[in-house]
Amino acid sequence: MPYGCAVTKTSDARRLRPAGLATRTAIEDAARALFAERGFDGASVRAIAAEAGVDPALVIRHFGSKEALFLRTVDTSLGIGTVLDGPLETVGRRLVAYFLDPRRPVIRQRYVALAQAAHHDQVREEMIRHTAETYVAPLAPRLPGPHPELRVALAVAQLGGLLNLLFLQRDPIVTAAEPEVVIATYGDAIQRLLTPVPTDEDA
Amino acid sequence: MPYGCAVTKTSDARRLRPAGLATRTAIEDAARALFAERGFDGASVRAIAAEAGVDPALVIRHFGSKEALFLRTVDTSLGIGTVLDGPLETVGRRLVAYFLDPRRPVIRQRYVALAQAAHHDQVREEMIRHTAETYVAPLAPRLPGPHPELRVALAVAQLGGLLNLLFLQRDPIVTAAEPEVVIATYGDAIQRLLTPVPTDEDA
DNA sequence: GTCTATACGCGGATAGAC
DNA sequence: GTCTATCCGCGTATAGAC
Repeated sequence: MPYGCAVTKTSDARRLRPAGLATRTAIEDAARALFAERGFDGASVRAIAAEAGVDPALVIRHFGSKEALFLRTVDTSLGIGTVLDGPLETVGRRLVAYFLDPRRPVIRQRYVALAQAAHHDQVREEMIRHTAETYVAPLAPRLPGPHPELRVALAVAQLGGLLNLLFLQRDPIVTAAEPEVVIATYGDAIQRLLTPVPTDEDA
Repeated sequence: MPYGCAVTKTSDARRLRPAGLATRTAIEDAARALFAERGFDGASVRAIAAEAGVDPALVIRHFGSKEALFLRTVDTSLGIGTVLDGPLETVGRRLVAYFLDPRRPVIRQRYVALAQAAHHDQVREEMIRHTAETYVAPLAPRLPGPHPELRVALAVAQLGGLLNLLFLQRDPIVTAAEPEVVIATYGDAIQRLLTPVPTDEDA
């Protein structure tokens, strides 16, 4: 909690009552932590309020709804960063490698929280918007061949399928596999959507 | 999975009070209908009980939990049938075509219900088991190359990614696309996981 | 304006009387 | 076996104290 109001151990900040606008940031910090830790369904409004040291009604009063609080606190982007900037021919493997990197546990947490909240309309629309903005817009103009937007959207869908199996379903076969094999195999399948193999028998 | 108990169509069974063991089947029929219609979260135990014409407490008393009722009534298989039996070289496109077939709206309903219930451990394990039994077991022995089980599991993940984007996220780009294009493009990407080199070595 | 207290209507699940 | 009554937790709303 970097936004402490001149208090020593911020972890025990739930005891004192922060005044003024500091409660907003206290709620936001607690929401960020609990959404990441327990997911959307697992983090109740009451638990967030308790962690922030405020009344549960304040959470709704300040943010309108749990869904709005989620959208305001949790970064819907998964921090893809500069992965798409490199050469187009290897972007498939780089994408998979990015999400499989064990030094990025936040990605796993965010994905689980997002997937759990996806049945709320505003969150769903935000994910669609994010896909269009982060992946389709920068990548589609660089793609050769027909239907570039569709193919980027399908590549994102394919990427989501892997995250789903790994982080939500936790399939033992894929979980136990060596990451390099998954990166090469699955990355090349994604690559096929973006830069189809230059054989001439595609119709 | 739907083991019929020699009962006719009990759609109007909500009016009369079934006695004895008939209540079980009434609850099961109502659960099947409502889970398909509204999904796991949308179909409450109280609504299922009302549809079946019984007390809500009976539902839990007979089946133990909502999750157990779901597992007993909803067919966790998506009815893949004989799609995997054909030639290995085109199974990718056939899989996508099967799930995109507009004459199969039940598939869409079942997938939505399953995905919504996937955060329950027993449902999650059932999905893992189903993947292993329905896809990995029959397909992996037929695959050339290394890591056949992993590659089938990844293909299932990829398929799930498409269903997710289509049925849950309802991405406008993919939804608006022509089905034949999606079948060919995405099917070939799946195919790459199963038979890696498309032109060179034929089985 | 900010916060507290209380409460409504939902959800799944349980105990115990008929 | 069936139902009545109830419990606890959820998201949310509101009246009113500071």
